[in-house]
Amino acid sequence: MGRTVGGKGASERAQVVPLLAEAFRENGFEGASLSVIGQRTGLGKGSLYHFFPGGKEEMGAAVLAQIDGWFETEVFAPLRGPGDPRAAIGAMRAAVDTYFRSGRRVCLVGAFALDNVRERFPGQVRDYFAAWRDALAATLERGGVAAPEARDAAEDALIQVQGALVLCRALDDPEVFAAALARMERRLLALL
Amino acid sequence: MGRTVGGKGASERAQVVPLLAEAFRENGFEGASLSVIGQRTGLGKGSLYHFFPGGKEEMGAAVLAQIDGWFETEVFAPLRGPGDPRAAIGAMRAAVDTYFRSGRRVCLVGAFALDNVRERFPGQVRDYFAAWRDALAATLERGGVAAPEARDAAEDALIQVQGALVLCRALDDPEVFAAALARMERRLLALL
DNA sequence: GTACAATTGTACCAATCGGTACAGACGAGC
DNA sequence: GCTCGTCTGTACCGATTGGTACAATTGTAC
Repeated sequence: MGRTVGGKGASERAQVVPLLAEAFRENGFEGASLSVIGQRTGLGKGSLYHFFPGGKEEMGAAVLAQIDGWFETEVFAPLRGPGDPRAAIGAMRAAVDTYFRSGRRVCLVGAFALDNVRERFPGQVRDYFAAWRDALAATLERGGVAAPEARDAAEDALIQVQGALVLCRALDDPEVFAAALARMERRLLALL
Repeated sequence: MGRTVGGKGASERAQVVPLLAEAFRENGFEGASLSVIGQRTGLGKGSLYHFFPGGKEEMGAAVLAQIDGWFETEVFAPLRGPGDPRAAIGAMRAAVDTYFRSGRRVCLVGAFALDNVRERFPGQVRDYFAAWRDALAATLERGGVAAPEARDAAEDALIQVQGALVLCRALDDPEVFAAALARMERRLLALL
């Protein structure tokens, strides 16, 4: 066991998860059948069920966990961390823009929230947004904003991101996402 | 033909569409199988395919058309119409709050936009949001706002609604939707 | 090179998918 | 009361679904 380097064994669980995420993003949870997952990941059912004995359910949970992990280290932690609030907000905006590929990529957690898939991963969906909101609120408080206002503004920022992703896709206009991110940053900075 | 009143014939196409909408809302397009549609509408496959020979595709299109029709008469037209802009915006906020049941109901068009189902109804999804945005922008222009700013503010308002629906469901907190609607109205009125 | 565990392809399963066919029940108009 | 078009339940279709079982392959440690 341990790290199997090179050869076919190169496909470790951790390397498969991002491919799974993309499959879910592009087809939804229900729409991502095992056959499309197989194509997208290049793995057969044998390997898939070897890495994820729990089937699609476990795949979905693993994807959500990976997304949450990425945001935790790349977005949430810097927000909480002891840096300049204004810089932290700028960094968040940049990270979000990169992650969502300027609106061309969908937020899987948001999509799960709208779908009834939410009921399968209630905790993970809720925690993702709650953690983001609280981290951003902490940044604002660090910048001198009162707690209730900070919380409200943080919620507003998340709404801006999620709504922009919806509208951006619906109108098929990347400009919408860029404008929304700019608006979000401007409003947050205006509080500091 | 014509209106068949009473009896089993009471189930006209128009009466079925809202039930279909609810089935799609609660399960997504792919998740709403013919069996759950049958349960939700109380109609068997025979009736379903009698009213919608095109199958699920036609059902989806009919639902989107009905939603668009409702918003056209209840929201878009009043926004365009010759009334007081401030009153029109207040009416829009009230209509939206009612329609989405204070956030407990999902926007099907938004859900379709995130899902890949969007590719099946590209025009209808796009037109719904474009019509809303343009109608709201017209209201603002009527109130003296310059065209580019009006368009931006209108987009911001739609983003607020869609984002709030996502976050409201994810956090399972109706308060989020109410706060977002209030914020939206306040920002729009501040421009007039 | 042999042994052993990690990995993988394939065959198979019952259940369900969306869709079709069609016979019969039903109502309204005469 | 007969007829005709509307409406509906049921049986059935091939395809695909998520999932299981298992034998074969693979890479590696010894």
